[in-house]
Amino acid sequence: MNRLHHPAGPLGSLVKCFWYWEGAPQTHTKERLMPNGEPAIIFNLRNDPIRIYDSGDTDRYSTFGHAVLSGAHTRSFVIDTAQQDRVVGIQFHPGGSFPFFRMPASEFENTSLPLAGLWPSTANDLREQLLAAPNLDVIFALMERCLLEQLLRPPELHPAVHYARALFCREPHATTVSRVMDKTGLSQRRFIEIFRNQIGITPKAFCRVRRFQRVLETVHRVRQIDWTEVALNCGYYDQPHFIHDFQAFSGFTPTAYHARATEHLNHVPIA
DNA sequence: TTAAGAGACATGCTAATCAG
DNA sequence: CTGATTAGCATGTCTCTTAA
Repeated sequence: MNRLHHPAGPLGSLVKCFWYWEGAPQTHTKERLMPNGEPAIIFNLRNDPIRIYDSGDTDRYSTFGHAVLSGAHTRSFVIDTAQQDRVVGIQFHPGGSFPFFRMPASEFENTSLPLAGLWPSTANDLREQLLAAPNLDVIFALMERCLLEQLLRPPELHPAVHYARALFCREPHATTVSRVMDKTGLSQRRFIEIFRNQIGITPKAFCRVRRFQRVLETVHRVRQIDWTEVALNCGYYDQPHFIHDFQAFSGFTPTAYHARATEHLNHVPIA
């Protein structure tokens, strides 16, 4: 069973969705997650702690308790799916986790941290309540209320960051950092600092991740793919550059990714 | 024969650093 | 917080190898 919930009100601009997953254990035991520059919070409602594997060496892993904050990523990472058959999560918009934590979002770049360390008095309580919840509506309501209570800052991004994010998401291939920067009226120095502070990764890195995501969307559910055409349409200079970027982000060559891809374009089963 | 994938290298840009 | 500086990274261009 799989369900999404989209929040209204002030959370709407920060949270992309709340999601719930429950199902039989997967036949594969690991999944490689593609980077998309969006932070997330995940609760495992089973007893096993959450495991995240070293991106390069998938025999090494760290455990994170039952709830984890995953920061904005520019690299893929590997999770354990064997024990994750009942999981709820909060998928943020880029920069959406910023108002809920004391630290700048850049502290979470390419990392995951146990939520208990960040919300000491809240994380475990919330999980207990989620476990006791009678149905999904209550689960989503609990998470929504908890988030509202955890707001440490105004629930919006700096106007320059908001503007830049929108442009980078809409046309990652057709814009440059400096062009966007000029429009904001901030100095180069200041713009990069604020952007990284709130979104969690540098503007250029964000732009490249969004371009990569556009490729995944383009080839999603397409059988016969002309990779050169995809590369050019998505704004890559040529096929070699496209392949290089694709591997750096995903850990797969384009064809290897496509061979393994499922309906969840950011989750690729391995092993 | 064709397309995927890898790599070398020059040039310009970005991001981090440092001084004030 | 800002401006100047600069190392390192991304891009543009070309060439080469491998697999189908």
